[in-house]
Amino acid sequence: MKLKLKLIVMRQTFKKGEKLKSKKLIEQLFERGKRLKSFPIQLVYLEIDHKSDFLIQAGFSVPKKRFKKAVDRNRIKRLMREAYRLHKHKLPNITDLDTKKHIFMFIYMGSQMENYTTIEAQFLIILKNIKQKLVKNLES
RNA sequence: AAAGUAGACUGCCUUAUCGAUUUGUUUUGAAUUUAUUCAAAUAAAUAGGAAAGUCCGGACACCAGAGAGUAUCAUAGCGGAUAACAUCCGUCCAGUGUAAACUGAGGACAAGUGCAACAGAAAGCAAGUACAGUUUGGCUGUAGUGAAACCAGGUAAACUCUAUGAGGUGCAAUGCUACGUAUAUUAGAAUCCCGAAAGGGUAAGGAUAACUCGUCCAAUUCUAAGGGGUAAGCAGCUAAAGUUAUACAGUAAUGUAUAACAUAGAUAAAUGAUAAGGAUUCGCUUUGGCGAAAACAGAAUCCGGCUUAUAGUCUACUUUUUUU
RNA sequence: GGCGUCGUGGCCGAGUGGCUAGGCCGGGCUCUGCAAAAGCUCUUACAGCGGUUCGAAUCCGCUCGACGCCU
Repeated sequence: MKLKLKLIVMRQTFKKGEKLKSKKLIEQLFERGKRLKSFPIQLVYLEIDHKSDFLIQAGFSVPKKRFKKAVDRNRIKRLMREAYRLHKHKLPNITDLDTKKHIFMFIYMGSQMENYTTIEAQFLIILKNIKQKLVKNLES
């Protein structure tokens, strides 16, 4: 079971089950979740037990106040999802986390469209930071 | 060539790698509830002309308390098209423009009511200035104010009248499954008045968006407070007034017949990312190239329109100027 | 996705088709030795574009913006 899960994580996929969908979980995330910033992206994360087979469920959000047009919101969400998909293997895996489950929500804070390379760069910083924090928590 | 008017069409393409959703296939793997779920492999499909605004019109679904009249709202030359329309086509009239063309809620003020700032004698129940003509009174004409003036005046995107149409709510409709002690529970209001009673009187309570009638309800209805669970799955959900071509009917919108085509179904939201090449446009240029850019914009039950945003190409026509 | 309400100076807020009230804020003046208070005065508006009308904040369309409801 553990081996299989690891294999899935190592592949660069992002399927339905890995997506954060439950309204209840999202509500809890925003109530109790901790925040981590690297402009223009903010990560809200929370350690919680959920029903999915994946260790981490992730969602992506763009505020309607900053981007009025649906086209722009869709594009940013797609870019963020792509960055997550390609680089999530840098996140802590099963051996590090000891099967503690987390939920993530990435929020785009900027008010301007950015291209893929800048978004990817900020994503890498965030992923590095979150990994350090999670590992630290586990040790302490 | 410049300026303009009308109409039609297109809305970047190819390859590679890594993905997403849906559907199908597999002596594939795992789990068990033993025919389902999850995973893997593989094949196919995957955003628009406006998907937008939600402004009109329908389809479809539910409400059998949804019936009748009034009120309300919408439309408004005439004729046609259509499932239907405030849309479209033809045509008359009026207005704008040199013209091609465009715009028009374009019935009725000889039913009634209202309104008209300023100016003006006077904008409705009366009053009457100046000059001229003529036949004294009077009558007729002109002047001045104003958008409109002794006139059967003007105004209906003023009330209104006439004709026609409209029951209400919208896929978060609605049905099924799962969970749940669940028309739960508590509080308030209504179910009339007179009389001891028999009975008599009034036409009352609540619901039906407003009013009247009608209908329905009788321990029921309404209002407020308030506990728990899920915020889940399936159906509705995409083949339909469908698109294209040809022929015929018609001035046309459109209709009929035949043939071909299979063409999105997500649910914190699939339709994407990267690289290379090509085509297009723009700028620079030593005419070899180099650099930059993809306009407006993202399906959410589905159709027919309208409106708004917007890159480019082509065709026809009008006016002006120049050349032959 | 669907349904509905609203838009008047910097802020609040009246307004029958006929010059857009009033208050607060701000500037200036008077008063005062200087201020406050009081008084006088000035500046800045009908969300935008069309239509009806002699004339629209008002009537009718379209567009833009803000807000609310549904399960």
